[in-house]
Amino acid sequence: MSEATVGRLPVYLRALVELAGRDVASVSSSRLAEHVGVNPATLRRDLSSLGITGTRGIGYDVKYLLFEISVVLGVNQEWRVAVVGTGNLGRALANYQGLATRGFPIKVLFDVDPDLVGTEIGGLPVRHVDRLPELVPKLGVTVGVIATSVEAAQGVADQLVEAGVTSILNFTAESLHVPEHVVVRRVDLATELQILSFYQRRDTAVSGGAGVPLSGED
Amino acid sequence: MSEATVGRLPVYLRALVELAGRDVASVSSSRLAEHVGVNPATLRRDLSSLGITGTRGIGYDVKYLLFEISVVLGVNQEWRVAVVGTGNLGRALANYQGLATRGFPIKVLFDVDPDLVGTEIGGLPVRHVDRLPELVPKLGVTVGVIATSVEAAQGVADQLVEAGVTSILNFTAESLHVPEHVVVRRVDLATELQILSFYQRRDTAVSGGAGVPLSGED
DNA sequence: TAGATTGTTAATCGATTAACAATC
DNA sequence: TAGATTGTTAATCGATTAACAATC
Repeated sequence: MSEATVGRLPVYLRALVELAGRDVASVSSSRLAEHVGVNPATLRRDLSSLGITGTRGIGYDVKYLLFEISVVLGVNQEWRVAVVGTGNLGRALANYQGLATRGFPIKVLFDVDPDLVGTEIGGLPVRHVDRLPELVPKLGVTVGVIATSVEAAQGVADQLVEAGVTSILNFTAESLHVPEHVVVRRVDLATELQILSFYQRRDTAVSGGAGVPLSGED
Repeated sequence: MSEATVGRLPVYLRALVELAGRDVASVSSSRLAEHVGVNPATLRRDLSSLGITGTRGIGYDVKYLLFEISVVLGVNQEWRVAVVGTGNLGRALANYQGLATRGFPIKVLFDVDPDLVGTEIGGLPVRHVDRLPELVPKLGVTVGVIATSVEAAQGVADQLVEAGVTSILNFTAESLHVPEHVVVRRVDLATELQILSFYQRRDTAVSGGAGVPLSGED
C-alpha cells in the first residue's frame, strides 16, 4: 500500500464519520471522492488495496467502510502518548482534547525547567525529564511527542527510543536520527508556512531584495 | 518545479544555515544530500530546477546557495499572519516565537468567545471575528491560520479569502474549499498521529482480533 | 432487462536516480 | 594533466487516472 494511500485514509475516515452521522447508508466512490477531493478511481484503488470491497451498481456500505478503515488505522486501539517539552506548544497539546478522543490519550508530560516541573497542565503534572526512562515503560507509552527546543530534540528522541517508544511526532525543525523500527513524522509550523508562502510568491509580485537574513535560526 | 522539491527547500535551507554557521565555504551535492537524507542527484536536480548552479569539480558555494534558496522561499519577505481561534492551539501559535523570527509575524488574533475577546495573548489583543473583514486588509495580512473548531473552519476560510488572504494554514480536520488563487495547507495533529500509528501497527503484534485488516498487503 | 457502479487493466503522468559527458 | 563534481540524459520506479468489462 502506498504512502499516499495511508495519508488519505484519515481523510476518508472523517468524511465517513460525517456521512454515518447523517445516517447515509451507502455511498458511491464518485460521491465520496468528490467529498474529499480525490479522483474516484484513486479512491477505489485505495480501498481495493486494503481489501475493502463495495457492491457493483450500488456503492460502498458506509458503516462497513467506516469500521474497516478504523481497524486499518488502529483507531479502536489506544496509543498512549508522552509529551516532552511543555512550552507553549506542549501546553497546547496537553490541553488539546482532540487527541484523547481520537485514541491518543496523553499519559505524561515532561520538561527540564524546574519552574514547570510539578505544575499541572490539563490535569496532568509535569514530570522532570530525568524520570522519562522510568515512567514511559511504566505507563505503557508508545508514542512520543517532541515539543522541545531544536537543540534538545535529538537527545530527547534517543531517550524516548531507549525507553521503548516506537512512534515519534516531532514538532521541532530538527531531522531526527532513529533506529529502523521507530517511525518519525515531523510537523514544523514555520516550514509549513514557508512552503505556503513559496506558492504565494509565484503569483504575487515581490518587493525588493533584503540582504541575507538567516544568520541565526529558531 | 515539483511539489516535492518545494517541500525539500526548507530542509536544505536549515542544513545550509548550519554549515554557514560553521563557516563551511562550499559543499558538494553528495555531502549536503547525505546531511539531509536525500539522493545527491535529486538534490542537484532540485537546485538546477531553481536555476541555482554550482561549480564542477568543486561543489556549491554555501553562502550563495543559502541566499538563493532564501530568495526562492521568500524568507526575507514579511508575511503577516492572522490567527483565528484562540483556544489552546491558537494560544500556542500566538505565543510561538518561531514564526515571527522566520518572517511570519502574527499581526492579529480573532475569536468569537466573548470571554476571550479583549484579553491579551503574547502581547496581542484578541479581536472579535466580526472585525475580521475590517482588520485583515488594514493590517496587510495575507496569511490566515485557522485554529477554530472543525465546524467553524469553512466559514472562517470564506471570510479570510473575502478579506484578501491568499494563504491559509488549516489546523482543523476540515477539508477547506477555496478559490483557485488561494493556497491551503492542512496540519491536523490527530491525523498525523493516525498515520504514525498505522505504520506502527504493521510491526507491532496487534491485540484483539477485529476482523481481517490487511488481507492485501504489499 | 436497463442503469449504476465496482474492481482492475492499461495508459499516462511525474518524480527519482543511475550513469556519464562536460568541465572546473 | 588527474581528480572531483556538476548538470542532465535516459532509465526506472511508483502513483494517478481514464476506460471498460464484470456484475449488482
